[in-house]
Amino acid sequence: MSNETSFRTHTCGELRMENAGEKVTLSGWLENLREVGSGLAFAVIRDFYGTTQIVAESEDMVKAFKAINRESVITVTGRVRERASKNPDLPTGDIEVVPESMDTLGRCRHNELPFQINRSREADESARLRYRYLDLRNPQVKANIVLRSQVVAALRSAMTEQGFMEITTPILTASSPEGARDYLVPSRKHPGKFYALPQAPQQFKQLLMASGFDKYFQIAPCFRDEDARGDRSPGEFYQLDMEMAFAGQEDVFSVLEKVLPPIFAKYGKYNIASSAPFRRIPYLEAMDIYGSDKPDLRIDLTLRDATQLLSDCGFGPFEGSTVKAIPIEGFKGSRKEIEKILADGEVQSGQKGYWFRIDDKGEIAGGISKFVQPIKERVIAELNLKPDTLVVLTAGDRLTAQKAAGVLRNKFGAACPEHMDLERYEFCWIVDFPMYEIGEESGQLEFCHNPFSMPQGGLDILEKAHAGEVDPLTILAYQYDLVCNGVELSSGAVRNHDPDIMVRAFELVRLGEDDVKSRFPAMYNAFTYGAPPHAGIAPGVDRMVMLLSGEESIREVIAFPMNKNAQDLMMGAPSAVEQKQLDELSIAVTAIEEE
RNA sequence: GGCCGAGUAGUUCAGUUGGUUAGAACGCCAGCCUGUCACGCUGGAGGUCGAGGGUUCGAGCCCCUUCUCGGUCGCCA
Repeated sequence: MSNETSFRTHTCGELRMENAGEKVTLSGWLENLREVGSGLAFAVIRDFYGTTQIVAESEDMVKAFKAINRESVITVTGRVRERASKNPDLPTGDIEVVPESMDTLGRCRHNELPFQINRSREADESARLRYRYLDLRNPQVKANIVLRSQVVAALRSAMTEQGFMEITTPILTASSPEGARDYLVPSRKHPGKFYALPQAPQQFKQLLMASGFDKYFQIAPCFRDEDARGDRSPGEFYQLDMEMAFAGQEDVFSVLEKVLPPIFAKYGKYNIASSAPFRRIPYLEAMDIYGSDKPDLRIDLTLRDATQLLSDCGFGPFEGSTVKAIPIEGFKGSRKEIEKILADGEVQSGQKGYWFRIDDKGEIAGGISKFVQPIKERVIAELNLKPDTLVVLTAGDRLTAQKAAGVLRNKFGAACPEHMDLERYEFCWIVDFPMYEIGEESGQLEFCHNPFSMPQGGLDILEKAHAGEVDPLTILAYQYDLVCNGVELSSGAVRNHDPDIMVRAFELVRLGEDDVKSRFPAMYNAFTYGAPPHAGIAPGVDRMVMLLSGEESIREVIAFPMNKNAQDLMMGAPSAVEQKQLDELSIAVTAIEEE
């Protein structure tokens, strides 16, 4: 057995022709053993940095390698030699190591693994997560975690360069009445009371502003007890959380426009990223033109309003509805392919899509053409349709038609390479979100986003709304989203730092000073002692790495992810605890499901 | 919680109209092979077809229930 200082002289990715003749020691996992004769076998040893071929040339050495299971950790000492047959596909492919000795450092006790390491990405996801430490041995899987580390390091360095200071904020804090479901932690010293894990450091970073810190950031863990999605990890995720004092919307934009494009261009799967300034698209315009508040700008298709044109053309579903049309020039797909995409869209949006086509002679054909035919000239003129164009349509109330069309825009874009410039990162800011909306359940006026955003027009516009001179639904907020390639990376806002404006804003939704005080006591009190105007944003780190790696599932960019049901199959979390622990916490569990 | 899809060997999958002993590839085990590199060749082991119930002479396949996983909608200030 080697002593501690002699585990290796080189890594497994390091040796080249110029090392030929050197005596070296390598340590790593036995990835493969290829026997090509009774006295000749090739072993592949793998560590974090790469793989190197070991050649066993004696019957004893071949036997020694055959005796250990693959994926055992071994150490090999021997001489580097130029290969008789080189492998140009391997960085270490010019050389091999002729072992003089070989020892096992960590024996793999299993000759059958849950899945093959080099094909783990094809394996069942539950098995991958349960044996994540084996899954991560696959260099392709590991690469995403390496990328994540590099991106986080680059973000820290860029933020620091911009004058921001990283400050950590509490993980055990108070439950907040707004937003998502909290993760609660029972207090031992205060029976019946609970800490909550922060959904975001939102209040703390604003309190830092009130404390006189000028530019704050944090790679911040955030906890929300909401159901998962392909692009949303259950339970916990990380944000590049930032806030700046004496700053407004453009100051925040300017920081991220400096920080993000170089990192995306350097670490991304695609090396083209939009440069500053990113496009700013008002929310209402985004919904109108793209049918989404997170438009994928790589797709050049846009929505047209066809309500006037088609709502009374005789086609039932259009009657009395908003009708949105997306013309797609040069679409080559068959009727079957069109209807497949429309069906996919219906699964996602819950709304049917319809279509007709202008053929290359300028005649209307297919789908609902029967209804369009009588007003052909007007349709072609008003939608500005060229020959050889597919038109897909949606209908419903305004928002429904917009959203359904937005889904179809993405699906048809993905299906038409000529309408989607895939290999780039297209950023945009969605700005001017409404401050208020009519809640679907309550039917009453509610905050649209978070209640800490500054209304555009400040106290003045709120007073006018209270006086009935302004419709509250038309009040916009300094509230913005950062979007890249159809992915919402972040929400941010210019904060409302004025307690008076805060109270008036709350009063519009039938709440008052007492509610503000009781819901956000620290922040409200702090602001009464003098707070600077401030603004911030918090781009999601996991989603950023997803975009950069090109992965479809957020679990591919997290070292130890939970499954869709918020379980860590490897650690067995969540788990039952001992009665003694519950007693200490004054918790009575009334129903425990059997394991 | 709703909807959609999946569940068959260690892994990834195939399995016809319901019909003999449920197959393939990879992996594993054994043997052969002196330049392999997804090595090759020969042979072998390996299955409660997610679980429970039903229909049938007969169920991997049809029906019902249920569990698990994934996608999606709700949800995510």
